[in-house]
Amino acid sequence: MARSPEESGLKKGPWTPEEDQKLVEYIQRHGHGSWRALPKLAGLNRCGKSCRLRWTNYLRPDIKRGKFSDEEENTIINLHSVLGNKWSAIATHLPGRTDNEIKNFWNTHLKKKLMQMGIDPVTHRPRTDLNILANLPQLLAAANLSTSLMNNPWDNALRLQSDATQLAKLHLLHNLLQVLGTNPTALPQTWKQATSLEHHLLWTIKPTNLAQTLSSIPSFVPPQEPGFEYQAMENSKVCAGNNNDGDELGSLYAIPALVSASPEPSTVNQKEKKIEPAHDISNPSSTSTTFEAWGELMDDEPSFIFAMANLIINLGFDVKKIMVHFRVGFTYGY
DNA sequence: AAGGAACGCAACCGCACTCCC
DNA sequence: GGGGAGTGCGGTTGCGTTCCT
Repeated sequence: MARSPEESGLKKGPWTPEEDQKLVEYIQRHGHGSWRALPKLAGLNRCGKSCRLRWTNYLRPDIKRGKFSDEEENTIINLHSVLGNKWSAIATHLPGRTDNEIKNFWNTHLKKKLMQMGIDPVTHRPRTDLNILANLPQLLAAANLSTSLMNNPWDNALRLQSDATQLAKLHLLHNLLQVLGTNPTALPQTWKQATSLEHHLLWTIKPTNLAQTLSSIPSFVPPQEPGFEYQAMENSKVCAGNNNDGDELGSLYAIPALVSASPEPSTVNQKEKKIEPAHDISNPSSTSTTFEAWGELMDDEPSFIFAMANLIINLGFDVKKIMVHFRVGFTYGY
């Protein structure tokens, strides 16, 4: 049976500068070769494994140290949603970062951040635990507030604390709607208010940040609850950079448009956003079959991207920027 | 100022995989 | 094909630092 380093009289724990220097000098001269043989040759009282770890996680010359950038952060989140805890695979997309460093960063920062946004860090989908109901009073208060601010959504957006906060609310609301969706007839008024708030939040997020937030959440799922309905639009155009080019690509990916059940903001391409009465929310069975179109899109990432882009165009946002962000999120792993 | 709690990160542990004999 | 050595990887631990009361 193999003896542990301690039993063999080998040193464990933090490395001293002298040990680091010996290891670096040896590898610079001879390469690491066999890690098992290295410590003896380099004059180190460590096991080979410890030397390998110290080199790959700390002493390697190409290691980038310091704070993770926002771009790196988004990349990690996106890759994690696709790859899971495959830290070494994720690390290959982040030059200079080690799997260990990424893993630590995930566990200490990103996990918490996603949870605070109401996103399950494992599934990257909205959390569905019932604890979110604790947020109901705040959400409803915000819903009431929103109805008094509907006249100028862009102005309203600026009044809100931050887009991150909005997104967190949006996710919470998704969760809430999912929970309530198990019995929507029980709280019809609550449902209306919640639906109204969710839609308001969606309308009032600033375009650039919408792109960033959406791209950071590849599994972002548009509302599919009773109270929303999606309809085919007559003039759907999806063309990066030019909303007026009704080209074939755009037609190919034209998608059902989002139609709100709630009162709409009065601006932002109002003519393109059909406002129709809600389904009878007391009757979940009346849910339109057009929901299924979105369901299918969710299984097809490129279609989903275009679907979201179409929605965004109809809101008057800059689809080019948004598509760039989406690509960051969806290119990896496919 | 002091003590405890929380946090962040380097390092370790043990399992799994690949390669070679 | 089987077994051992070497290596890679993800999970966990331990400890120094920072924050909070």
